Amino acid sequence: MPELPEVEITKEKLKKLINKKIIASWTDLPKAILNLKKNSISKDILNQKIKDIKRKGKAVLIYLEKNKNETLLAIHQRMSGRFIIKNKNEKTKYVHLKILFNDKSELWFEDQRKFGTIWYGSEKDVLNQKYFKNLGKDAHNINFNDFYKIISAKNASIKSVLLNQKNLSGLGNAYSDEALWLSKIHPKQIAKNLNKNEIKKLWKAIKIVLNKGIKLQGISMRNWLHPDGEKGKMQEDFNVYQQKNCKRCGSKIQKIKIASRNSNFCPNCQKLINLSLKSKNKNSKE
DNA sequence: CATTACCTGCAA
DNA sequence: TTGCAGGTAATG
Repeated sequence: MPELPEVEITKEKLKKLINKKIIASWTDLPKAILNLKKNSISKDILNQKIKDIKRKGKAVLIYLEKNKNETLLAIHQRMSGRFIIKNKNEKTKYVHLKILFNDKSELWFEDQRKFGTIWYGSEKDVLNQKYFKNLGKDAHNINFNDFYKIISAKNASIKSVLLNQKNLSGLGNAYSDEALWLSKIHPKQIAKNLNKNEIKKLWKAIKIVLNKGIKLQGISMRNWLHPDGEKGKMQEDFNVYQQKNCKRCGSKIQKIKIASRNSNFCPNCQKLINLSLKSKNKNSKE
């Protein structure tokens, strides 16, 4: 479920694990782990220390080190994954990976639907995996020129362009809907038909929405919580995603399927622009 | 490009 | 009982 802000929060909270040494590990889903090393993972990560935690796209990167030999454990939470730093109050349902540390703390990976992906190997081998290799620029950091080049070249609905991680990485269904609402762009608008001004509004809206998500500590819907069990508040502040009425004009929010995902938009604020009219206007202005 | 499959629980 | 869920890879 998590999108960029949720993964960003997760990464920050997992940083408290840095310098801990792994003394044991357990999994009941060995097939879910793509091991790029010859040794078994449990043997290989034994006695390694957590050196650093990073984020790439929607994946968390856990850098490990032993005797200057560095490896990378990368985990993508997909739809139902969640990290848990062991805590007596946490329910223990659906835990599929446990890592035990020298100070008796534990990191667990929970995943009800088992869509999560785990990669392990050298940094180079992991980052050469298709997901990482194909990942577009980070939605939180991309500059306007790069964003403009990508969007204006795509002959597809803007919503599907935003969801495709190869174009830019980090946006998912909820934040895409929020960004399109903020920039008043219809999700079915063909990306290459947007003018520069509209693309600029969208670019700014993406930054605003992602920053808001991070500030509110992410979306905690269903079972998703921070690794320490805390909740995000972004779900209380949606303007269009899963809303009944538009927070701007009060119109009834419409739901349509795009790229087999539900798109929420305001039919009054986010109008599909007629292309012939649009090109006429564009010409008359220039 | 848009659908479908992956997997499971939960709400309608 | 059906359809839906914040994601991605594989398939027409």
